[in-house]
Amino acid sequence: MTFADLGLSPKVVSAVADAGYTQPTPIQAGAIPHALEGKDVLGIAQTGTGKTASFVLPMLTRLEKGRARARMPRTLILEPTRELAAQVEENFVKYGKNHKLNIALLIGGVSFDEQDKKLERGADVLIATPGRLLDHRERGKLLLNGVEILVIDEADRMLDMGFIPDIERICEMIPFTRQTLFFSATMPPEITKLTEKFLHAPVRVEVARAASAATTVTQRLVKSMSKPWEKRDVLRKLIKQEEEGLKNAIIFCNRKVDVSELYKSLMRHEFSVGALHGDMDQRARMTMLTNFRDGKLKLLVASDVAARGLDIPDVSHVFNYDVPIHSEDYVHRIGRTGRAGRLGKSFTIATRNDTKYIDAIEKLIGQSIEWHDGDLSTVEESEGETDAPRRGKGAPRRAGRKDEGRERKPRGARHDAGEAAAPKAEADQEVQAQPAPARAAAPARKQRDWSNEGNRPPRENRNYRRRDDDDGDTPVGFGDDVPAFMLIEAKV
DNA sequence: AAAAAAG
Repeated sequence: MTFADLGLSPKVVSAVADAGYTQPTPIQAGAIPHALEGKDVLGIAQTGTGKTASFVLPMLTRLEKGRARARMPRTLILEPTRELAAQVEENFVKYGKNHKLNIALLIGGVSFDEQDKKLERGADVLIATPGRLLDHRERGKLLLNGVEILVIDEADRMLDMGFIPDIERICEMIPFTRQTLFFSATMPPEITKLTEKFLHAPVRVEVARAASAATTVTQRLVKSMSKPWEKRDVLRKLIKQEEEGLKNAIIFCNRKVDVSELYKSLMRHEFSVGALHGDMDQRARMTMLTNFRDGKLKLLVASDVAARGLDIPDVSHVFNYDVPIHSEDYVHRIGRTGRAGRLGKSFTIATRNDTKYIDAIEKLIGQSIEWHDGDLSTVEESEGETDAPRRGKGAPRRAGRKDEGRERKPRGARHDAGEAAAPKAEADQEVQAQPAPARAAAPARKQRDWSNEGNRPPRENRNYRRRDDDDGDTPVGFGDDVPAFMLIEAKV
């Protein structure tokens, strides 16, 4: 079976060959012929099965006839996260290199101007996250009644993220004469309902999970005491111990603040490290991801934004700095390594507070995970409230952090207070605490935007404990060698 | 209990 056998056009077949692919994957072989015939497709497949190409390739073939009109895109692809949307765009560029297609990427966190221009010029392919798409439509810059092909990707994840009402709205804006290609890794009842409502006589293509993670990924649990600096210490030792086979690694944290804290800590310890979470500005997100993919960063500390779908080939290690609370997330996280039949290693740092989550994970994967170096029974907790609520009576509370009631704030106020501003300010102090060489080599800081710092407590009133007080020996400076990724204005 | 997505 070749790509030409599937009925794809010569232009597409040649681009695929140039990309080095010869054999369609099962999802591609199953979906492409039907997609080319104009049928609705319900694809049940995980990422890493070649799912993206299974809609990109037939779409390219079908787009060869016809032309886009201003503000009326011909096709629309919905993705749950910005990075995934950008990744799909890359696929269209790669496989569409023999076509002259206008591609527009509509995602949040970047300016409207360029997106408006692309819409105005007429987009053959529109790739979007739901929020920004609806925003453009409300501004009258976008008409969806010319859409011939609609792709809904990662539907179950959209469900998790509460996007289903948006998806329904969008589906209702598009003529029912369209073709719909619908992909989901799992089929919970809500998703089934959605397919019944919006797909017409779909061809169902289901492929088994790519070789289950269990067979290609070595999984280990690593005991730790529960204080952050203790966990960081465990992690650093683990990284150093694994150094030999460690080509690159993703380190997952459960929370964004922890991503940012761990990132800064690893920076101070001179690891080659980047960070990725949803509160970072979009440029920093992209840069971090690109640098990690290109091997300029060895470690990437990330929230679950990176757990699914991102195509980062050949990650040698996954570290779970936190045990994921949802056991499915564990499977997604460790699935970032051991891809395409390669071997991967995963280490999950576990504290006494995590036992019930570990039990749930072991139940889900149907096997128990080996301890790397003895189990938790040997762990003594340092004095303090490890099992107590995070902020019990005596527990000192840090000013200006962890603003409770964040959820209740109007959305617009979200970025103003708390997490973005406070850690940044704290980071500044640390930078200043560093010796001259590193600063001398750094470029002048761009003028800082103080407009959203109104809610920040005055500098002199803050009494944070320096995070590093117990963080092991703190290295100093970078010398003259400032890595390229540091030169970006990353608000991590 | 947390993440993501609109500004």
